[in-house]
Amino acid sequence: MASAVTNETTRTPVTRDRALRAAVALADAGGIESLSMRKLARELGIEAMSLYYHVKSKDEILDGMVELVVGEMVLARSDAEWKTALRERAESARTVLARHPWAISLMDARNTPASMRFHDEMIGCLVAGGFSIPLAAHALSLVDSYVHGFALQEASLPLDESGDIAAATESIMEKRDMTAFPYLTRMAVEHILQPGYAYGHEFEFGIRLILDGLETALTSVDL
Amino acid sequence: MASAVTNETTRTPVTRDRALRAAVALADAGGIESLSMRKLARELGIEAMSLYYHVKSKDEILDGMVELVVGEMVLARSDAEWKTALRERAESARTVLARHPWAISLMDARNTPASMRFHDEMIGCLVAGGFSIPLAAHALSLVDSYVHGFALQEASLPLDESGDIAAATESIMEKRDMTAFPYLTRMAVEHILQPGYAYGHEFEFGIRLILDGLETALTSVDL
DNA sequence: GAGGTGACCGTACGGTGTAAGGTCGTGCTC
DNA sequence: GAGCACGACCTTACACCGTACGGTCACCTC
Repeated sequence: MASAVTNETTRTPVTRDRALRAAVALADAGGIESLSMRKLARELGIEAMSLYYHVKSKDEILDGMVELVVGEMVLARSDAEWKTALRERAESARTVLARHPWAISLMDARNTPASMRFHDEMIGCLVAGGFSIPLAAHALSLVDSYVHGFALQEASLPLDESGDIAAATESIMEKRDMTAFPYLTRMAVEHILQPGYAYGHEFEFGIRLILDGLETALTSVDL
Repeated sequence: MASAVTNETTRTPVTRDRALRAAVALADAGGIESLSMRKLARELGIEAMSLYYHVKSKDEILDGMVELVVGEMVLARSDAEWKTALRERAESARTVLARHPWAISLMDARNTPASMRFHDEMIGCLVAGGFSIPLAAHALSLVDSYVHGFALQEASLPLDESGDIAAATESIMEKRDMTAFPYLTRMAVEHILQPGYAYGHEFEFGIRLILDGLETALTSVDL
């Protein structure tokens, strides 16, 4: 479905939902700082001020965008084992946040209904799995911190347009004097620049370590 | 000296460093979005455009601010045990980022000399402790993701001015219909609203779990 | 027709980063 | 002392931002 303008007669009417989706698309394409009311309006074929008919403020748009993004994440299935559920949830969150990097800082700063549901469901699953409330709080804080932090790092990787980390890493290393950083150099050469390397692999390692650690904490002592 | 006109108060001359420190102070006080060239200039007693004598662009200011913030963090002591060094580094980073919450997203997106030093030193310490390069990469990614993610969550806690999490939590719960989120409610009542609760405690749990997990990974198998 | 309403638009204000060029005291050279 | 370079700062201007306030106009119901 092409967007933009069209003929004088027809224009699919703007709705709040359509505006929010367009906003997400704009932010995906150009980063959150490139999302302005005027650009969003242009995308929808209307004028800037007309957006305020559908929405109270830009802030409300940001809230709605977070809501959409959180909605893309799978909820923890409370019928599954806690470890499976937690892993699925974490991986889903990471994938979604990689798609919408601008949402990472936003979603922590705003708790919308969807994100509260997202948390509530997870706690339920943990409690069903034998977690005490304090241990569930620890687990939630730990996993979410890791996932969001990882997404943040992943989002700001030195990628060129092709998504190739190797080329971008090399170009950075050429620009700076690397002799001052021997270990970073080693890590780049021996690890990152190796064929088949992908930063995503680090996530697998981290989330497994965390889940195993939580299992130990669960089975050993009751906190 | 310089009698005549203007103010009797002689203005200490602006330097790049003084400008950067003022910028950090402004961001600390009002968040990064409240930092503008004009406000910064006013703070320094000059006009906006005069800043461009000391600095090439606002972006360069942001870089310099990150540099200052990273400079506040303690480096990993390479003479210490890796676990101690890693813990100290993580705790220091968390403390500093709590002081400068606006820096969290910035520092991931910009790698300045100071942040590269910060990483290089840590890798050196890990390697000295017996880590392979790939395992060191895993460890670094894991710990930094956790620390930054935690800082992000901590920064957007619902605190009122007094820093009291209980009052703020209660006010949120009053505003929404909490019957839809039974587990969140339980967690609030049984955990967060308990006397003596502080979100910082969650960090202790997480970082220990991670460090213990890394130790296991180090001693068990060579990755 | 009258009136209401839903969807949209025009104008304006105070804010933003910064390009381009101007000013003015100080210190150096001759 | 005259001339001048230069460091530090300023003025103006532009394009963009969010949004307060009010206007327009097709359509529906009575």
